[in-house]
Amino acid sequence: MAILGFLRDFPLHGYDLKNRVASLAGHVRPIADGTLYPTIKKLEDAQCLTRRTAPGSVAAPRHMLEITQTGTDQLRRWLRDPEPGFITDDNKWYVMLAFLHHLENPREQALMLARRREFLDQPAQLFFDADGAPIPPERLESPFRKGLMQIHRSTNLTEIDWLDRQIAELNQRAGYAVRQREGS
Amino acid sequence: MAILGFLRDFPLHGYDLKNRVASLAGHVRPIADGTLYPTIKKLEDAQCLTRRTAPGSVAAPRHMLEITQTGTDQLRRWLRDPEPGFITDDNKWYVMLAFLHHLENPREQALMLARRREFLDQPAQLFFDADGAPIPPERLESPFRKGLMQIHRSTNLTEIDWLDRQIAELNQRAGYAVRQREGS
DNA sequence: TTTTTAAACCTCGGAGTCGATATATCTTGC
DNA sequence: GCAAGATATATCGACTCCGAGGTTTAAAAA
Repeated sequence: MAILGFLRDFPLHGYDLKNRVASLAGHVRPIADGTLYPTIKKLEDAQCLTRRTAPGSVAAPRHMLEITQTGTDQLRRWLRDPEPGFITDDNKWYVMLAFLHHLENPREQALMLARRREFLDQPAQLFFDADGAPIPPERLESPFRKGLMQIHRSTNLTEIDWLDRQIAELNQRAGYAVRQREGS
Repeated sequence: MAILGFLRDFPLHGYDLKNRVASLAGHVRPIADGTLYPTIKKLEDAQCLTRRTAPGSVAAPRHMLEITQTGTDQLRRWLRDPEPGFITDDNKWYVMLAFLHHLENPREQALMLARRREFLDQPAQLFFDADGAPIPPERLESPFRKGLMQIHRSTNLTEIDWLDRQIAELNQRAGYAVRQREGS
């Protein structure tokens, strides 16, 4: 998803892609060569991208990768109907956010933000005692667990705040677009 | 690591462990049976835990798992010298935080928090233009990318604030412990 | 009485990822 | 003139993890 998402902006070669994906995913989590190049080949076989050999600007020749219409469709499908992990896993959700603008309908964009918002709304119960009863932060003995829950709560509120503002704006824009089409 | 960490608190059976790990890791990311049970067996083979069959309280018999001294040592080793991902990947870092209190030396605890703090200090450059130059948030066209960077920045500051306070407290406690031992 | 449901455990195959290794190209320093 | 290092691409085996399926046990529902 990140590969196709970046290629939507402009053509890139593998080495460049590697660095961009690394900077984005999980914030500087490197992606291995053994992962990247087979994936590129898979996307090429699926006709999601085309390859054009160009002289390397500094060294060995590059394979400039360009996204196709099939690839764009695939990307949109992934964005429109993501696996559950893309909503609940922070790292994956960040990837969603990074490319959500490629979903051009503001209503579809708002829908995704709403799904994330709904997920964040559930109260976090991270730790349980021997009987299975959830332990509230103030009854935790470990200061690290206490901090973990505090940070979790605080960062959730920050994101919820942004999500609400963004959803409102998107819905307004969607409503405006509808009114435009209806000529009212 | 999460398995041994939870078993440090009190003995548990696999099914219970599954739910606890799921609640913690990535906040309600379920862990598959096909991952859990082979891992338990691996830890048992490595003598990190022992198994004692007990009648199931509700249904089928349970295998109560208890951590051994070897397991405790292993857990401490993982906490003391974690793979890089445990500092840079939010999900994994949360697992670190959840069990860091099992590292009993406050100086070692502070050291880990300091490593995380150092990582968070690096300015996040998530997106780059065609020339490879980083794009600051205000020049991003996508509101989602802009929001991503804002949220990232804000949540980082929240965590840094907590880290600093916690590190100071731990160092004070460590210093106090030293003074106690030196009898001054 | 039988069926269903839930608790609890386990295995296997496939998919995905990584680390090591290899190769080609160009620039820079010695 | 040559070695070193960065750029750039690729493959292979090992490892991890998941999902699908299957088993046993007991309680609850039919």
